[in-house]
Amino acid sequence: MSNNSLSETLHQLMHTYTNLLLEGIRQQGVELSVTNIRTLKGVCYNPNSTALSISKHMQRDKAQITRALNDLLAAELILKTDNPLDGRSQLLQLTPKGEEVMTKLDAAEEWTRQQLTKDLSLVELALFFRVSRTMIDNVSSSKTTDK
Amino acid sequence: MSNNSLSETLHQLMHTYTNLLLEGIRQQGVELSVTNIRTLKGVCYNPNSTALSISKHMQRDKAQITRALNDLLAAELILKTDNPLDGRSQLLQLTPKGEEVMTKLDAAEEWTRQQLTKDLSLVELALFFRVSRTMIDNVSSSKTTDK
DNA sequence: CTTTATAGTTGACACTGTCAACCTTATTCT
DNA sequence: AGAATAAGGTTGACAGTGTCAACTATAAAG
Repeated sequence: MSNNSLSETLHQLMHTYTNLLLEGIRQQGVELSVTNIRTLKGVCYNPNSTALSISKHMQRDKAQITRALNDLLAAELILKTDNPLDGRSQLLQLTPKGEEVMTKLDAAEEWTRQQLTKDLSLVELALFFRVSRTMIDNVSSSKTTDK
Repeated sequence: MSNNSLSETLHQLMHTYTNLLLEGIRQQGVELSVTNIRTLKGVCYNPNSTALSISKHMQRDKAQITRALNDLLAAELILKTDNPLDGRSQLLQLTPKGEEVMTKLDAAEEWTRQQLTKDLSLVELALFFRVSRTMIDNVSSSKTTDK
């Protein structure tokens, strides 16, 4: 019934994934938007992260990161400390509460992944990742050389 | 540098695809949002389509479709005629201008696909589609049986 | 002929993404 | 050192996306 263009496939996949992930996150009793969650993950997995390093890592607008970090600060999941190496920026780290939430988020993400990939072999999944990465790199590499 | 979770991969892929598609669309001189484009495609490829049939086909909220159709109407890309079989609904079809735009959109989508998949074999792509479809179906099937 | 369901519209709201202006601190150049 | 320029971060504004609930008008079922 539905068509098989790259466009429709990606939209449907994204839609499916996001909604399922949110469902998993709610099941864990966490009330954060997907962007805030991704930002929290960025803080967690990037040692000595700053707003800019997260912005680059996520390839997202600085403004968006600032706002996400404000939400996370308000929820007391992260804290900022002055960067001793640069007075313009602050270093970010998780609070104990933030660590707890991260644990739940990891569980939710894993649950989501299992739902989605339950009929797929490791080989298929690996190829899916490789193809996805190739597509992303096909574009981002030409973008950066344009500069 | 960036992590390889399903979440991040999908977000990046979607982001990359959408921006590239929009670039292609602008190159064709078309000024429509992605949602409006997808809706126009829905009208084009679904014979005797109504707002509801498109809503179901795209798995999108009725409200969103109504608004997209209004934009397309205002741009004179589609027209509505009363449905002789149901006084509550109208049949949708493309105007000649709508057909022209569709041609450009097809070109833009094809251009985008080529950019993204230039280093990939047909076999890899086919598997990518199959895996994507499996993931989508893994969830939508359990959703519909829930009802 | 009343009840109930369906097609479509509208209002409201949250989330996402992007751009430009701006402030503050670093760096570079002379 | 002092001026010019760049970089980190914040804020305001806005377009686009997704979702829900209320509402209308028709249609279908009892």
